[in-house]
Amino acid sequence: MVVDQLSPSETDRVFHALADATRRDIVRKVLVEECSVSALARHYPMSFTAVHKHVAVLESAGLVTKVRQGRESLVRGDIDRVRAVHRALDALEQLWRDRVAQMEQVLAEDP
Amino acid sequence: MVVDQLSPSETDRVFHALADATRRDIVRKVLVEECSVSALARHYPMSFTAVHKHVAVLESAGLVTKVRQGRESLVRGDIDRVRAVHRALDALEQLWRDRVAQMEQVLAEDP
DNA sequence: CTGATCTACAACCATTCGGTTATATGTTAG
DNA sequence: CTAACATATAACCGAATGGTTGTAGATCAG
Repeated sequence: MVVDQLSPSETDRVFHALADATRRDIVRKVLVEECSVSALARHYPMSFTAVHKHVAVLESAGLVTKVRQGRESLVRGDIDRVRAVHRALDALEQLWRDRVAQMEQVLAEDP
Repeated sequence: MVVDQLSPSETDRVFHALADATRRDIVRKVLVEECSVSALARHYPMSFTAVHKHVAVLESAGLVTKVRQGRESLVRGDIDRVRAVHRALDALEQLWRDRVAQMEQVLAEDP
């Protein structure tokens, strides 16, 4: 288990990367099966260059990695980054639970 | 339990809203304790207007709600939206688990 | 070898973003 | 009533975003 903590700027990048439907779809695809950039590009109504840029955004967020294989470069999803975002949200939910617990305690103390 | 499914454009907005450290901090604060916009603004090195805009972004993403109380409007975090994002990430992780399960099955079939 | 394919990057463009200042309106305190 | 405070909104600005076209280098197929 990789327990990677995201820095604030990494968190910025990863949420920004996920704030686009095309990029979310790319992540879904490459989590299921690694895929070349041009193979990805065929699925979207935009140029190869646009998809190439989307992959670059995902890569700089750490959500995908690219490995060159011959003339194509294969993109694969990084599940550890997805889990890191997951944990960042867990932290938010924990704040809420702490608050609820505290409110309950105050209510219990003073009837 | 509110099992709210996010539309693609809602998902865009909620991830975009979380892609900024100030906005994430505001969400943390108002999940713990509701807070007026100007009280929030005192915590950040920027104008009231800037913080007001950040709150508007969070509100349009559904991550916070505002309720007017006298001359101030109180901002509170909406934990259900946080949970909805959480579930969106669960869906990504599930793709990964399905893939791993399928790979294991293929390996088991052919020794 | 040659042509097709894939990646990469530069330059450009319209729009959005994240901040500012200024102004108007509503609400409370004294 | 008046002054102080809180919110809201408009106008502006520089930087980043998301797309385009064009060009060039690498690799593979025939």
